[in-house]
Amino acid sequence: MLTKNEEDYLKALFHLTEEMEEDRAGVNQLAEYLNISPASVTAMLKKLKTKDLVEYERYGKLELSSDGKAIAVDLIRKHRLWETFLYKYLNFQWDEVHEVAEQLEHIKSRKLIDQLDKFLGHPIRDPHGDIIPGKDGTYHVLPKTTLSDLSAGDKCKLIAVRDNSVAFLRYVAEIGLALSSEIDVMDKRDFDGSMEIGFEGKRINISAKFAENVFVEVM
Amino acid sequence: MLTKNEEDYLKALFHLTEEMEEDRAGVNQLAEYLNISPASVTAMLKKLKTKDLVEYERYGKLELSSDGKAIAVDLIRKHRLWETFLYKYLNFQWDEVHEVAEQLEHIKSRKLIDQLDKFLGHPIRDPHGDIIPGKDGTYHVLPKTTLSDLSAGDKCKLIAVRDNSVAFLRYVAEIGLALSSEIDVMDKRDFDGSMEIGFEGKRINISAKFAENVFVEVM
DNA sequence: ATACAAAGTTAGATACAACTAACAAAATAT
DNA sequence: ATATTTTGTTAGTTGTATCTAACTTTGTAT
Repeated sequence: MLTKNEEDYLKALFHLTEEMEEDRAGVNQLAEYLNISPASVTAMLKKLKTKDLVEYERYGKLELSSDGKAIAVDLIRKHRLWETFLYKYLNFQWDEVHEVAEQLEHIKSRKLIDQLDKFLGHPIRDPHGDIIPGKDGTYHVLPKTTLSDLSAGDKCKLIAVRDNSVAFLRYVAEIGLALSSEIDVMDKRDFDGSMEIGFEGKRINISAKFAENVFVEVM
Repeated sequence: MLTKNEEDYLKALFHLTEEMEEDRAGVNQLAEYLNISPASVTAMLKKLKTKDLVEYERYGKLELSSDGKAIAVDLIRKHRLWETFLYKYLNFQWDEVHEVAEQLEHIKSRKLIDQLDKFLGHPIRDPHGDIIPGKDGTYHVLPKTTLSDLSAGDKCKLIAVRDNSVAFLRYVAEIGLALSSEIDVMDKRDFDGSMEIGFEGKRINISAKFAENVFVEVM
């Protein structure tokens, strides 16, 4: 049975190898992502290798084994199911679910998560719009279109957010945006990528960085 | 913020000092209860003392401080609320809830437990019949009558069980007993304390040890 | 009242997961 | 193709939680 720690490494590595556009999975990236020194990462990688959870050679590439990948996907499944529970049944806000789900995802009980899934009615997406992996390990990445890919005149619908930090999510909610919001791109400035968007009669300005963290479906 | 470990020590100490009939709270008892060496217990007690969670002097008495007590009661509250959730909403059996609740009780989120309590409708008792401590730290011990206190001819109702181990709970369920079962004491043998009891038309023999682990309300 | 047993403590070792500092390998740039 | 920068590793230390073995204190029994 894996420790919370080992699980966190696998999840981080999955995030860096499978979920990011370009493959930014090196010892340093992992270290930065986990807020840990590169030396500690090297030590843990050796340990995970003996358990056949990562593929790793000294100074070499860094990847999850298929076992490691399966565990990471399962953690993401648990995380997103718990987020859904907190949001739908325990009155948690969008920006509050992540932190608690980080703890709940490490609870060890097959029955618990199967029954939770059933209780929730086998949901497809979590409160941030991300797809919940299936019991069989099926993992779907979201379509990669972000608001920043669009141009003036385009129309779209908010389907998920990339960044799950409290700061970002609170800002999104404060502006008045939520899952399924319909957005018109009114203007886009080439020099800094900032945009003016309209929704529900409002018109606001957003930075390029903000636009890059909002996943949309073009309409 | 306390670690899972520190919390487990506080809960164990609470169990040994507050919940047991006679005060069996020494370093050795704690060690046995937690399945660790007395030496490790001594080390942890020193640490807990610096945090003002226990009252403890070298070779001296062993007690929780009021802070320590409050934390222990809060853990019991969390434990029993989670047990109730698992039992009522996630189709867990009587004997399955304890193990998972042992993990869930360590999740850190005030809001989580308050909302869970609300979701469950502020339950009074958990699936084993134990009283769930209040948000304000109110802790009620169960009335101490056990089946073994009764004599032939007495009638009673099962209100809780003392032992929460899988082995015991499964045995209770197998026999056909459950919370609120009405029991007639048919016979009691003085030489070994074993009893013959009747309920729902059945008649079975139970050992003194079994009888000591069943809390009842005389009717 | 002393000796013995029980209970509790200390000292020293191990495992884990982190750190810093120094070093080595690989990648890049001139 | 060599120097420089970036990336990754090793060695040695720290803190936590555990252990065993040896020792000390307290309690009990004769």
